[in-house]
Amino acid sequence: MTDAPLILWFRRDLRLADHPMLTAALATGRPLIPVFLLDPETEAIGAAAKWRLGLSVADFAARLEGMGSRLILRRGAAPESLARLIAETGAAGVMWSRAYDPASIARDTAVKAMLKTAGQVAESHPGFLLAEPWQVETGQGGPYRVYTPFWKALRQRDIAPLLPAPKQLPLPESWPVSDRLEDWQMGAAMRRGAAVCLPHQAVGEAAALTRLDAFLDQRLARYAEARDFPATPATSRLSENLTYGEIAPARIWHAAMHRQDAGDSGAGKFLSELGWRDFAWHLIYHFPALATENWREDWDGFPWRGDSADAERWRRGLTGEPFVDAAMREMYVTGTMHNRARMIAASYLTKHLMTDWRVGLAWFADCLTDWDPASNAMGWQWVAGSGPDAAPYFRIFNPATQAEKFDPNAVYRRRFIAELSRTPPAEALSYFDAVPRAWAILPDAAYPKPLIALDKGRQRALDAYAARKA
DNA sequence: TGCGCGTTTGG
DNA sequence: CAAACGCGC
Repeated sequence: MTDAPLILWFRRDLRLADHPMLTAALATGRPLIPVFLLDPETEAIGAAAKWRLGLSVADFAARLEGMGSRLILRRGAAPESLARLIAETGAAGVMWSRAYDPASIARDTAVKAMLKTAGQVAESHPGFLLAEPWQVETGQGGPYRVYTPFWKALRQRDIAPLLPAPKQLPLPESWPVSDRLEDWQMGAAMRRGAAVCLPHQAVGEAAALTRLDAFLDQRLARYAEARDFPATPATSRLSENLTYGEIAPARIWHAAMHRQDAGDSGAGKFLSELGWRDFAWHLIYHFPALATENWREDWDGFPWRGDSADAERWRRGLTGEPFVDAAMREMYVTGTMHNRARMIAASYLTKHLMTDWRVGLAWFADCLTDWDPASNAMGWQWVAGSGPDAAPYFRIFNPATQAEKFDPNAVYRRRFIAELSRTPPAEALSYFDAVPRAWAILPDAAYPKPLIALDKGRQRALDAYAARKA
């Protein structure tokens, strides 16, 4: 008689290498049943992220099948789905990699309690972050609220070593039935043409590792000076792969460290940007309200505007402010947005249009294929001025000045705004294929007039802050 | 990762 | 006297 199998519950860890849970599972010697659940918590993510997750699940399933294993798909709440799988397979229990957002923590806590009550294996493992959020502490023993000291503490830690990808997994005597991924319709909520977005995705572990190597070889040396120019391919684009766990941050860490030791000048800056991702998760783990409430209470009295016709123009990339519109259209066409452009687009919405940062956050959640709830909550509150370690209220980006500085030849603006060129590039034209029909946006329409003069919008936001109710 | 103002600097 | 620098909101 063979050992009872283990269920490997994959979530945001869709890779084989550098995978602590998988390594621990293999060490048990038990047969392994890889599972992916489409549970309500996963169903709740934004349209683009859900579509992109479907691509990742398909890639990972094919990878497992190539090894002679499988990825079993089930839909429904996690506790019930896992209990049913255990009953069907006689499994000894479940292992998974930790998640750190409030909804996942609540779900996983309930699953762990259920399994332990039943005397089952219930093991959670690290791997999504460089350090567990509770492992990085200030001298006084609490969580960090400011990045620089957090970073100093993080970089002194030993980051988890690399782990080999298994060549094969021990197979169960029989497989439980699986849903078909196509039946899940993971792209159903995409209101735009996924076909436009697809060529801009690099899906799966192999693509992620290729992307990392290409970045280190071709871009790292110039990263520090080139990363702020959105027309330049200077960034790693690995946020997309990190979101789904197609690559471990520890692998990126060690690879960049190796380059730093070899004297590569951009490595330090890049490592620090990777550190920001951990910091965001550190913050949201210790302060879950960061995703929904103003971190700094002095912003509670600010007369934020809710959703509006102006906000809708912002979403559509029709504000008449070219840097902002290019940014919003880039997100529509590619599923991502350059970091500099995110700051400009977010600043314009929250300051010049005085719109509540949660309105912008919700749209990014729906449109980004690299959607990360922690980085976005931190980033939006930073721009709005309401966040930890935030920009002071008077630091309001001027999109025209920023464009002169970071897009001096208008290459980025022209790349995504067809109205600005006689012969627009393909990306600019594909925006019109990407947007919903209902928007009725045509390439031959005139480029819109600005929603508000930049100096006027800036002054309005400053006055509103000064006059806010205490 | 602002902006406007006054001061300093270097030709 | 233009451009760089420093300061406070």
